[in-house]
Parts: sequence; C-alpha cells; structure tokens
Amino acid sequence: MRNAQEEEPPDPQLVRLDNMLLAEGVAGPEKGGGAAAAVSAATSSGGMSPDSSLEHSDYKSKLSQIRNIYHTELEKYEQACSEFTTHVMNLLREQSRTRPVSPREIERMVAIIHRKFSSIQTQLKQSTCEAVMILRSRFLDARRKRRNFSKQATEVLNEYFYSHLSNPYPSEEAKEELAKQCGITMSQVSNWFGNKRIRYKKNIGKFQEEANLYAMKTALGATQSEESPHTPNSTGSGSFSLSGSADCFLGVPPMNGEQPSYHMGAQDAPSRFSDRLYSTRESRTNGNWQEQNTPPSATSPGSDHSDNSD
DNA sequence: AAAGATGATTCCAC
DNA sequence: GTGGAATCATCTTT
Repeated sequence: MRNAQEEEPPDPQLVRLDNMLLAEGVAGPEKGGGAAAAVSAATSSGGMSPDSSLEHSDYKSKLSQIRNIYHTELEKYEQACSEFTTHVMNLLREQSRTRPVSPREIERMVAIIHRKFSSIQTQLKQSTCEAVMILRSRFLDARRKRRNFSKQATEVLNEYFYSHLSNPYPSEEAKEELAKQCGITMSQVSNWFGNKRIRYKKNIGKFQEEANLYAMKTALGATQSEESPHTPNSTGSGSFSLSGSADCFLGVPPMNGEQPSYHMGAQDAPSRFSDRLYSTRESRTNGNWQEQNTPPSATSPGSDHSDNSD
C-alpha cells in the first residue's frame, strides 16, 4: 500500500523516444518558444549562409507541423485516458453497492488503463520520431545539396593526386593545405581522395588522359618553377607540391590496350623524405596501393542476389 | 530523358 | 581513427 507502484518501470525504449523528441524540439514544453529556438540553434549553429536559409525555414515549418500534430494527438490521448479512467471508476463505484470492491482492485484497474494508453502514446512517439527522421534525411542530408567543386579546386586536387600517384594518401598537413587552397573542408579533401583512388583504380584507362595532362603540367612546373603562389607559412617543410615529379610518369607508361601492371614496388624513390615527414600511417599502404587491379566486367555477371528487404 | 560524372554517406575490415 | 567498396543523390553532358 505504501509504495504503490503505479509508476511503470521506466521503459528504456520510451525513454529513448522521449529524449530524441526532446532533442529534435518536438516534445518541447511550448511551441514557438524554446523548442523552435533550440531547433534553429541545433541546425544552424555555425554560420548560416543565405542560401540554406530558405530550406531551413521550410524544414522548420514542416517540423512545427509535426510538432503540432504530435501535441494535439498526445493531448487527445491524455484526455481520453482520464475520461476512460473516471468512467471505469464510476462503474466500479456503482458496483460497490451490490458487491464488495476492494481499493486494491480499483488501483489495478487504473494501472491497466494507464498502461494501455501509454502504449498507445509510445506508438505515437515512435511514428513521430520516424517522421522527424525522414524530414531530417530529406532536408539535412548533404547529398541533396551537392555542388561540384570549382574548376580550380579540382585542378589543385588532381595535381596533387597525379604527382603522388605512387602513394596518393595526403597527410593531415597536406590535406589541410589542400583544403585551404581549394576553399573546401578537410573532410571534403578526404572524400575527394577516397573517391579518386577508388575510381582511378577501377578504371585506369579512363584516367590515362587526365594523368598525362597533369603529369605534363607538373613536369613543366618542376622544370621552370617560376611562379609558386604558395603561402609560405607552413611548418617549415612545405613539401607536397612539386616534390615528386618522378611520380608523374608512373601513370603514363604502357597504354596500348594492355592492362598496365603498375609499379610492382621497387621504384618508389625513398629520397622523398619530405613526404615521409608528414605521413603518419602511410607505411600500411606504402607502394603498391592498387596491386589487385580487377579489369572491368570481371565480376560475376549472371548471379542473382535475391536480397529482399524493406 | 538517359547516361555519365561527382561529392557524400554508409558499411565493413583493420 | 583510417581507407576500400558500394551506394545514393545530385549535377552535367549527351
């Protein structure tokens, strides 16, 4: 009697749903006030470019729509719950005239009712979470507002890539420098190199022309080395730019309908110590970063997957 | 509109 | 944490 446990045990899943709704600003105390502010602070905490403000307002309006629905539904359920509870209580009271009704029984009935309604609420919260996630993925997914890098930026990235073709894994410092030069973030540089490596390896032939182009460009720059608009700060060993003209020709050679077996390993000149200064984990992928070169259409073509899942 | 190019994300192994 | 691979969603070219 004393510790009447009408409080359900804190269902961890329900707690998670509640937390998420709170974090998304859906389950905030009042609409328009703190919740919206929290959302806008969370989604646009950095510098908000005028470009994305339109989408953000769209996002916010949709989110508040969800929030309104959520709150009205929640209220409806709560009201229905209390109504139903009082109704049952009245029934029990009436029955208590004709038969003994213990207060224990009343408590139990109330608990049952509350449990039922709270499960309904949980479902509501779940579907609300789903809606929010869909909304987020639709508006906040960076893939949806992809912009190609500037011509000059890809130029810089390609120059680095093809001049370090034997080991196209820029160090942190190199990435930073590239990011600065290209006006993109470091993770974008990482993305670019990841994509470039995999796509280059997949179809070397297609990139042959490009490789030649940049090899020649870099070679010219190495021999003449007239203009170098570098920011001369970097930590005392600015190296990455035109140090490896030897690499330039690694990508060029035997292109005559044959699959070029690339540098089998021996010729990676160890004299480029300046690169090694930077590299932290390149030893893992040193040298032949693309040894197993599967020619196109080497996969099992006819095999069905029958991988069905929703 | 279809095909290709490209930046970003996700899943996995290490 | 990283990078490889597959994939997605968009942009660009055809």
